[in-house]
Amino acid sequence: MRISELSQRTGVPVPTIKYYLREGLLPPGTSRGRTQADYGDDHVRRLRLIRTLIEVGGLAIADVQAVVAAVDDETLSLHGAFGVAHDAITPRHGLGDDGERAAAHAVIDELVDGVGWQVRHQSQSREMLADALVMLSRSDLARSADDLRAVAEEAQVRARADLAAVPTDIARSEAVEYVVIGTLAGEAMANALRRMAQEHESGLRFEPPPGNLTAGRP
Amino acid sequence: MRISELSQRTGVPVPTIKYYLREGLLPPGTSRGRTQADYGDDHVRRLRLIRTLIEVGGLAIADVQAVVAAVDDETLSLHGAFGVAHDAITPRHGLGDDGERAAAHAVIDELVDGVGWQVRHQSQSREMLADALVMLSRSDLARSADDLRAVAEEAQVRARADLAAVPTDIARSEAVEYVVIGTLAGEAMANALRRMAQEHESGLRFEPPPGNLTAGRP
DNA sequence: CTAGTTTGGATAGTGAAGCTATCCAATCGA
DNA sequence: TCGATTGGATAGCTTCACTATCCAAACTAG
Repeated sequence: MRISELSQRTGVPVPTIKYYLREGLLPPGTSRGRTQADYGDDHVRRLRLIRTLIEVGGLAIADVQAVVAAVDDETLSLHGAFGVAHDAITPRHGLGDDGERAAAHAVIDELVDGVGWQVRHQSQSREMLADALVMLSRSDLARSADDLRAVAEEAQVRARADLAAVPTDIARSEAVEYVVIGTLAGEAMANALRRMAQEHESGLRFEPPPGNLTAGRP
Repeated sequence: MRISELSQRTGVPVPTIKYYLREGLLPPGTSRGRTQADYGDDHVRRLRLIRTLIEVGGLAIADVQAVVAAVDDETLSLHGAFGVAHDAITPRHGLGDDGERAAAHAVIDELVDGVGWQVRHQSQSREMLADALVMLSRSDLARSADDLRAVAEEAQVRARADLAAVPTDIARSEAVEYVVIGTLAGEAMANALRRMAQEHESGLRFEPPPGNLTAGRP
C-alpha cells in the first residue's frame, strides 16, 4: 500500500508518518521508483506499536527508537531484547543525593538477594525502584522490608503468568512487542484497579454512608 | 524566610519559584512591605509536593494546580479531596473508538459490580482502566474476567493497607498529600518490582544458565 | 546617611519536543 | 496528456516549562 492508505488505516497523518520515517522509528517501504514506496502490514503493526508507546507509555521519540531497535535487532536473544526494551520504557529520574540512593540500593540488593532474583545490576528497573523508595522515605512513607518482599513475591507470580502467556510460535520481534505492550498495559491496568480500590476504601473509611448498614445509595 | 532562602532549602531556582507563584501552585508568602514577603515551612513542603508531582508523577502544571486546589480546599471532605486529587494525577488518553470503549466499560461495570466497589461513574480511573483494556484487546492480550477480578482483589488488599497507613492525627491537607504521594510512589514501586520480576523470569524461561541443571544451553 | 544589594512583581525571551506545512520534481492513473 | 499524488527535503509551528531582564522599593553594611 502507499503512504496515504497507511495513514488512513492507522489514523496517523501522512506528515507524521514521514516524520517517523525520518526519525527511523518506521522502516522505509520497499521503493518502487523514485516517487513511490510500498508499505505492508508490518508497517501498520509498527505504527500501532509506536503510537502505543508514545500515547500510553508516554515515551519520548528517542526511547521509542531504542525499543524498535531492540525489536529489530535479530542478533539479540529474546531475553536480551526484553532487557533492552524494558530499560528503554523505564522512566529515569535519579531522585535524591548519593546518600539517599546508596541507601535505596542497599535495600534493593538485599531484597533481590532475599528472593533470589537474577536482575542485572545495571537494570533500569533498579533505578526506578530506587526513585520510588527515595520518594517514600522522604515523605515518611517508607515500607518495611517485609512489605517490600510481599509486593515482590506478588509481582513474581504475575510476571511468571505474563511471560507464560507469550506465544512460543511467533516471530521473535512479535514476542518482544508482546512483552513491551503487555508490560505497559498490564501496569496501567493494575494501577487503575488500585486507584479504584483506593477510592472505594477511602469512601468506606472516611465517608460513612448517610444511610444505615453497609453501603448507602448514591 | 525570604525567597532566596526558600530557593536554597529546596534546590528550586528563584525564577522557577516565582513562576510557580504566578501559576498559583504556591501560595504567596505573607507580605511585609512592597518588596518583601515571608515564606514558611508550608512553602517548603508545598514545593516538595510540586516537584514530586512534576518530576516523578510526570504531571503537567495544570494538573498540579488541580491537586493543590484539592489539598487547599477545606470545604472538601477527605474522601472528596482524594477523589479530585486522584482524578488529577490520572493520565487521560481516550484510546479507541466508541465501540471499543463501550465494550471496555461494560467489562469494568461488571467487575466493579462483582467486587462490590463504590467507584464514581465519572472517576478517571475507570477511563484509565478502559484505556488499558482497549490496548490489551487490540494486541490480543485481553485478560479474562477471572484474571481481572484477581488483580482487583489484590489491589483492594493493598489499597486498604495503604489507607490504614494514613495517620489520623494530621491536618486534612497533609493527609491528601500523603495519599497522593503514596499512590504515585506505591505504583512506581510495584511497577518496578514487576519489571524486575519479569527480567528474572524471562532469564529463567528464555535463557537458561550456561551451567548444568534444568535446561540446555543457548 | 548613603551606596550598594536584594526583593517582589511584571514582562519578555528561550529551548526542547513533537509534530505540520510547504516545495519540488517524478510518476501515476484516468 | 494532464491534473493529482507521491517520496523526499526543508522550514515553520505550537505548546510547555522554565529563564532572563527590568524596575522601583526597601533593606543593610559601613
